[in-house]
Amino acid sequence: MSLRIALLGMLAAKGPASGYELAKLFDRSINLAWQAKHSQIYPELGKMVESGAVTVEEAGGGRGRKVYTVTQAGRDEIKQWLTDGDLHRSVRNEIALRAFLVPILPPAEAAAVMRAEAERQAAQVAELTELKARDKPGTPTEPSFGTYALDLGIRSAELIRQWATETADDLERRS
Amino acid sequence: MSLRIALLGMLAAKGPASGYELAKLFDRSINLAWQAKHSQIYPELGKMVESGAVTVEEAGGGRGRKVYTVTQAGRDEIKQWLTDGDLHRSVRNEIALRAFLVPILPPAEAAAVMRAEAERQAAQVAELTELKARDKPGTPTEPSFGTYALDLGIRSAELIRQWATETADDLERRS
DNA sequence: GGTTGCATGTAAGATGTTACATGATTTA
DNA sequence: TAAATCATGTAACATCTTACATGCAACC
Repeated sequence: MSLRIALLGMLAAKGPASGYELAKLFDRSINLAWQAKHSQIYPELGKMVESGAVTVEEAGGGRGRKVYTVTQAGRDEIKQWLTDGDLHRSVRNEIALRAFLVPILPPAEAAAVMRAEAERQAAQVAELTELKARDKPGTPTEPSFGTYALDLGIRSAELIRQWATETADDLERRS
Repeated sequence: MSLRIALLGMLAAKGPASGYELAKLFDRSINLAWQAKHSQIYPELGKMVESGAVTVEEAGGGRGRKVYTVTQAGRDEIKQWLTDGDLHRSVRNEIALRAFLVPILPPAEAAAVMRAEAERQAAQVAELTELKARDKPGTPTEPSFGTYALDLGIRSAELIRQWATETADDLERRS
């Protein structure tokens, strides 16, 4: 379901696009929220055409590209999903899993794991902050697709960095 | 891989347990990090026995329960995974996806979606905070399995609540 | 005797990943 | 002309969810 919504959403926000372009969008902007490979995207677009959420048009370029456009039915689906209070909320987070299991290690080793995590998060914060600066160079107009999500991404990375540092401190105090 | 590690980790931290007990542990403590149904757990435990990461013992109770114990090989696997810098880091987060797509809606509607999200997160913060208070009633001893993860969970929920509120404010200013 | 909780499993289907396969167009 | 990029697809496999299926023990 979510993949379908993600694709529909990108088409609604960015306008008509090919499967190839959508695959690249996943790699770039939306990757903080969702991911998909082209091998999953192409069949999904097929299903969406069948159900009437998008339309296709053949176009030139490459080996014969196909451009997809959202229909009104597709837009309704997005809106429905956005307003539905009851998401899955199933979480599968390897960092949190590590957080869970790390006290199994002797404190000194556990602390080292947390320090390494803090560094990776610091790098992530730097990367996303740069991306944000590059993306909107002083345009106080309307929020572009992805701006709010990017903010959330930066804050989350910063929070994890902070947490990992404090956890490492705590573990070292105990060792 | 992660399911295997999660199971191994729970067995290492909590001691020998049955598949049924592990399934309940997923529902309770570890659910912020990972989830699994019994239908996935039982076969996985079978594979782990085959590969020598755990051992089984038949025991009484219910219809014939089986108790699993981590071996040294299993412990080594956990340690390996914890120290490995290169996790998948693939994220699939429906809240972040919403964050991405919400600017598609007219500002007033988008703001309402964000307010609702903020409320859900506030409830989550309350719930987890209570859980934390209940879990360690003034014991300044060693950090129990899950304490660090619980902290991370509380902070994350609080961050999302804050972000959703600010995003709603911003959207309302624009509408 | 019925419900709830303990306890284990299988099967079908959806979702996601990795690998294989093909071919046109642009650029060095 | 070789490599990179654009472009689409299939197949095999791993992972996860939902539904089906069974049976014992305790309590009411």
